[in-house]
Amino acid sequence: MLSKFPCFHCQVRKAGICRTLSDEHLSQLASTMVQRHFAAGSEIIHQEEASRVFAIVLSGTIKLSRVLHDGRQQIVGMASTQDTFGELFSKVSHDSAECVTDVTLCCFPRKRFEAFLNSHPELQHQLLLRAMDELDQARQWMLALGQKGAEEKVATFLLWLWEKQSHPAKTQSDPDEIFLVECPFTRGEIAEFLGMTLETVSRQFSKLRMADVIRLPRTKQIEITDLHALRQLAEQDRSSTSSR
Amino acid sequence: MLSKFPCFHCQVRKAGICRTLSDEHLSQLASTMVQRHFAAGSEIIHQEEASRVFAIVLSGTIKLSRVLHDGRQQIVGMASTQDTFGELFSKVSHDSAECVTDVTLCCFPRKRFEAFLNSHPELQHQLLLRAMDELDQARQWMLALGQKGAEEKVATFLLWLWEKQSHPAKTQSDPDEIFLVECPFTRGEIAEFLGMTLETVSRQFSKLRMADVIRLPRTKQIEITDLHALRQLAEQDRSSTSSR
DNA sequence: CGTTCACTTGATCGGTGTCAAGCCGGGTGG
DNA sequence: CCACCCGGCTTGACACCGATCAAGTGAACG
Repeated sequence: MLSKFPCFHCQVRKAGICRTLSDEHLSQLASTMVQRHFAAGSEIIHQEEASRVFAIVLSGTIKLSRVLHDGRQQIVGMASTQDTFGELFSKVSHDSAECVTDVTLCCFPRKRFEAFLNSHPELQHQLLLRAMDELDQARQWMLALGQKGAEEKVATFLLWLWEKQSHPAKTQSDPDEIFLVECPFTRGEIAEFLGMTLETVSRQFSKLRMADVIRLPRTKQIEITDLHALRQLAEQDRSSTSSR
Repeated sequence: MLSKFPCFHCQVRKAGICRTLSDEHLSQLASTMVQRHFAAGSEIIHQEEASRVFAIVLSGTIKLSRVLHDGRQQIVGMASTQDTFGELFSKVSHDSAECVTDVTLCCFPRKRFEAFLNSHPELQHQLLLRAMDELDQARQWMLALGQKGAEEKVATFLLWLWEKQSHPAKTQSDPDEIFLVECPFTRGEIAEFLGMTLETVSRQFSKLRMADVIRLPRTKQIEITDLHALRQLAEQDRSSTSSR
């Protein structure tokens, strides 16, 4: 019976790349699937290591990063629920992947998944859209890394977190509304994300808190109390005589 | 006769995404194609503008960039011969595109191209590989933008230029070989590329020249006289007591 | 109740940005 | 052919942002 196949009750199926597949095709793909769990802090794969699996994230958050010989590290991507993980058509992984929280993955042998892809162009189309979207995000991030100052970077990061969580349709909202954002990252991780040090990140958080733009009710949680101000801070105008 | 269709003598056809198509399919696609020329310095499309064409670059170099309200600008990508240009499946362009040199494009109406894509999965596969490759490059670039210092960035940029030009099979070569690299970019553009100012770029060029790592025979040309040193400079070790 | 790890805050230093001259080379017109 | 001009480049002086080094604080957990 189809009702027994593992994806049947899966939440991700509503929105992940698998949503385009019929029950029949999906159960066919699922026959090679294995669920795996990883603890927070564990490394799933290391830069340059052979890439043998492709996976869909069922829960948790993964950070993708690249390191220099001396240990300097840059986070270059994130994957959380519904996102995919792993590089197709590549013998080795270009990034290291580490779990920010506990993570559950829905893993497929890479070769098998690639073969399946060849016979399912609509799935390949989904992957193309996703790759283009990730490219867009990466480029937006480059703009921040290359051009923005510390305050702007942190404000941009908070907005990015907020946009990732506040599900769509939040385009126009009450100016004084307060938004609670979950932030599973440490200051150090935010720093690696933004190309700065954890001390500078911390200072910027303090500054935002004192300016009543955000509150920090507890670690891992951030309240945005003045979204409008945050948006301005994320892209300050440095052309004319600056305001301070 | 097929011999009359415009791609017949096209050099790009050997390596561009169109190489996977048969003469027949290609001539079918080519029926909607228009060649267009752009002068150096001209803007092909502006950030947020409706994206109506998809194109293959026949000759020249294009820079893709994103700007902040106050004019700060970050180059986020490049396209030269054989690369594609334009965003598919997106109403607007996320980047601005400006010609670094004179450029010739092979343009297709975007919608038409997308439709053609649906019936040609192998072409879509080429685009997926290309998107993943661009994502990889963007992330490598993020590592440089976020973590590297001025000297490392410039060295990295020169290596990147060199790799893009020195056609493959140059893996192992004479340690004292001298490489001539064409650089169509101004100091200002290199700066926008690397997230720094043109003055700092210039200073680093001077430093490399005085260290006999490069020579600058004329504008737009760079000679790499010590590839090994350049590679070391591109990824210095800052962990232990630094060497200077 | 104590240990530990993440975070905060302070003081100092250095790398880059900024502002400001000068230089060089290519193109134009006398 | 030379003089001039202009844009891109180089070089210098200085200021400032953010990295670094160093305590100190707070909260989660055994």
